[in-house]
Amino acid sequence: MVQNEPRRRGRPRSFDEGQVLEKARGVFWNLGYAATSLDDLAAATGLNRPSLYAAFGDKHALYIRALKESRDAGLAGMRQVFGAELSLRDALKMLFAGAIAAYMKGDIGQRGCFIIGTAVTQSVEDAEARALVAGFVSEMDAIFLERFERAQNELAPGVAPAQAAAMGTATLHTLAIRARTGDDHPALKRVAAAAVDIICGPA
Amino acid sequence: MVQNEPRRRGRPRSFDEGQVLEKARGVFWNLGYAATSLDDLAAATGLNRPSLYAAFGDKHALYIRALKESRDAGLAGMRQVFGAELSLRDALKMLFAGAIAAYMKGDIGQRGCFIIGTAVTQSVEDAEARALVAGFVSEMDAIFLERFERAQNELAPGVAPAQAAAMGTATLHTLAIRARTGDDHPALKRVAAAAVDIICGPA
DNA sequence: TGATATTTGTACCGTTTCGCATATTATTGT
DNA sequence: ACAATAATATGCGAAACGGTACAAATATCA
Repeated sequence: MVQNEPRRRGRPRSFDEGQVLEKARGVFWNLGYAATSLDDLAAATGLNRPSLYAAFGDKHALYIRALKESRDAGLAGMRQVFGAELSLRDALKMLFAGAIAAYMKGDIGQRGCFIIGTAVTQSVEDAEARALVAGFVSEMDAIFLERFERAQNELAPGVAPAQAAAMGTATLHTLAIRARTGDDHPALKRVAAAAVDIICGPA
Repeated sequence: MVQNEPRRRGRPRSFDEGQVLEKARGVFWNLGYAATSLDDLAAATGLNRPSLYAAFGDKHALYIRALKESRDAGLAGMRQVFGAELSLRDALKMLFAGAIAAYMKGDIGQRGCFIIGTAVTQSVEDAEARALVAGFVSEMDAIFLERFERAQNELAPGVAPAQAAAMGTATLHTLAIRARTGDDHPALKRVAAAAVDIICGPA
């Protein structure tokens, strides 16, 4: 049910905010924050700079908003996979396969995870980006931990849930890096399979 | 023994190339490639732009050269630790402790790994940076693999060398990310300890 | 001492950057 | 129809950008 807002007063917008945000994110995703100019964003979205400003504030606010959307989508995807009735092994396989699929997409070429691939670089000087990445990572840890605690009997012998959670997050990190730097699909699948086998024990 | 080059013809340089490279790398490390300006580099090194240009070529060449130096140093460090006569568990502990120490250093604040923290972002548009990171990662894989094959009996039961190598590299990646985004020393040590226990079995 | 070679410092070029001021267009309310 | 409101389009301006030309400085070679 879409909220049918009583039409606003002046000239109506000629764009959809969500679509613009997605296109802007695509540019940031390819180039990183610093290398992206407002002209790049205007060209990609079809908006001119004043419209971008009016809708989102400045370049930095737009970037942070795109990051937040990616964070929410990523964490929601994790929670969905771990909420399904699957064996731990199958859940991990599905989670990593989904991550790989997302990391391999891209108009220009494969580009990994938007957050890991661009916001980590920003994190030394940009406190807002740093806090966002840190929160993203610790949420990932928490989601893995909760799932592993729920299925301790499916963990490889001698593997504690907290240890497995650290490796789960580490696997997503290395996949994000490897996808952005050119690893092909089979190579990424091998990494994911190694993680699954180490966490759950040999198949 | 320093090669005592027969004095070159013209006016002698007023700087040491290695020191300049190190200071330039420090700027790139904090800001990333795109956000670093030639003025930043000139200010940090004490050289003016024409001297930088004459000595290293353009900004990109200087960045790539700094990356290569970090890559060589990092891989050499790994080979050194794995060349020492240590148990696998102790070698891994030492390796991760050394990585954490390097990742926590920084004039401004902790900033992770120079290569992972800055060149991954560049990797979509910059083929040279991408190839360098990819080579760095696959060398890490190979070094881990060689060490694990050499000590299969020290691996946790059911863990294959190739799987352990993927997790070793993944651990360095997640440590690099977490250090750059603010994790404190104890948190990083917990991640490293989890990796060691999973690879070698519980202590 | 004078010619040659190399580095350094200043100053500049053309472009791109972000951000905004202003005018125009499109819609609603009366 | 006309005022009020909001979004769009044009284009400006000051600063920063990467990169270089050129002259001054400092060394060696003959």
